[in-house]
Parts: sequence; C-alpha cells; structure tokens
Amino acid sequence: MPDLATPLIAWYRESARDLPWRREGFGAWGVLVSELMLQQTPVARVVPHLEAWLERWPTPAALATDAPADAVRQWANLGYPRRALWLHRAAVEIRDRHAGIVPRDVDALLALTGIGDYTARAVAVFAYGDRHPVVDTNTRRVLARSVDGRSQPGPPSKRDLAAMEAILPADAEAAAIVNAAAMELGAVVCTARAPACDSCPIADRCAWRAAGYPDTGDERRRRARYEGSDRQARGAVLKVLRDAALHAVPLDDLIADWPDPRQRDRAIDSLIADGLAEAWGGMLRLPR
DNA sequence: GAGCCGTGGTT
DNA sequence: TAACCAAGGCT
Repeated sequence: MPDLATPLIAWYRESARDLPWRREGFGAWGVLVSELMLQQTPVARVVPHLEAWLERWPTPAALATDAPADAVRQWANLGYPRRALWLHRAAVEIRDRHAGIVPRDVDALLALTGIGDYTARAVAVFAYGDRHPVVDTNTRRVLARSVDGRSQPGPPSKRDLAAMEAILPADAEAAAIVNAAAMELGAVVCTARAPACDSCPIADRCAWRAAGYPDTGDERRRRARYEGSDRQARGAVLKVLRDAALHAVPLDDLIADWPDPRQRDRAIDSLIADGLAEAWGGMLRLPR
C-alpha cells in the first residue's frame, strides 16, 4: 500500500483550518465538549456555542452541579438535544467516577454516556496524544476512495478501525496528525459531493482516481422528510420549553395549534420517555 | 443492523 | 423546491 501518512502530515501542517479545539492546551474537557457538539452538527455552527459553553462550564464538575435543564437550554438550536443530556450525564459520571478528570483510557471513555467508538478515541488521541485509530465519516470516505478505490464507503463496521490503523505511523504524535489529517481532508477536499481532487495531497496515490473515479455508490435509504414528522413536533415542543421564561408550560398551551393533536401528544410522551422533559402538575418543563 | 434522533445551510 | 447533508450514538 502506498504511503499516505507522509503527504497527509505535510498537507495538514500547511493547510489545516485553525479551529478552537486544535489550539495548544485546549484541554480534554474542551475537546470532549467539542466532539459531542460536532456529532452531526457542522463546524461553523459549533464554534460559537462551544465557546459559550466552556465559558459557563469550564470543568465537568461545574456542569454536573447544574441541572440537565440548564444544559438543554444552553444547547439551544444545535440539534439532537439528547446530546446535551448525554453531555450532562457524562459530566456527572466524570465527577463521580473519575474525580472530575476526563478519563484518558479508551474503555473508560466508552463507558461514559454519549461517547462511542469515534468520540472515545478522538479524546484519547487529540486531548491526550495517545496512539489509536480515529475514524469518523470523513475518514471512512477518504479510505474508501484512496485505499479501496470506491466512491463511497460501505456501512460503518469494526473493520474501519483496522483500515485506519493500517496507514498510521508508529509514532503517537505523527499518528495523531494523520488521524486529524484524514478527517480534515474528507471535510474540505475529499468531500462527499464535489471532491477537489486537483488540490488533493494524495491524488497521485489514490486508488479511486487511478481507477477513473468509478461510481460505486450503493443506493442508500432515503431519510423520511422532516416536514410533518414526529421529529419536527418534538423540536417544536422542546423549543417552547427552552424559551419559556417561567421554565414550565401548561400542557394545554404547548404547541396547541399543532395540526395533528395525536402527533403532539406523541411528541410530548416521547420527550418525557427520553428524559428531555418532565410533567409537573399539569405543566411540562425541562428536567431538573 | 436498521431506524431513530434536530437544525439550518446548500444545491 | 425538495433533497441532501453535517467530526455519531443508542435502542
């Protein structure tokens, strides 16, 4: 297999974006918060929210002291509000089980709420400098193209970690850069739709390019439309709860004009089931 | 493993 | 405009 690490490292040093969590000494808590926010939310929307979050809660213990409701409110419109809940739970777990220090061990990280294969290794590598493969959706696309000669990666699997491991240098610091560089390349050059192969540092050794850019994309399942969905109803309810000045809203007033009353009730029930809301004397509020 | 879970920008 | 997409994780 051609050497991908060397050109990736050189390219990353030259042209990586200057992002907050890449600053020297950003800290493991900052990295952890950033990674949670970046789960399915674009970088540009995360940056301002991240800075506000860390200003309010500079440590896991600080967040753990406040109520989940505060986390959900601060999360604002970042999307997937359960991540705010997960982050709060993780903060409590870090305070109670790790003396307030974000763990370094991958298995300990994996045991935290909301932290999976990607985020655990991202923290261990980018915050602590340990040597692990870090694989996100960008990396999977870069590897699918440059190594496998395919236009799109297959479904995520445990094999992804081995595929990334195969291109990592032995040195931990260099390996961390290659991990970051693969993600960065997928984010800004080797993009899903219109890859900028002309400015790609590994174009000369890319299997997909060598094969003539075959379209190997398997038909993906189309996602249900958002308009009129349960998700939209949940989002509307939660927005009302976040914005409520008195932090509780009479159930009867809650998106009372929603077109589908049964969907409205379903949204409220599911939010309660998820721990994102709680009934309180005929009212609904964020979790205390 | 498929389905589910928000939000807003881009094409 | 409707569809697609963006540093995943959980059930």
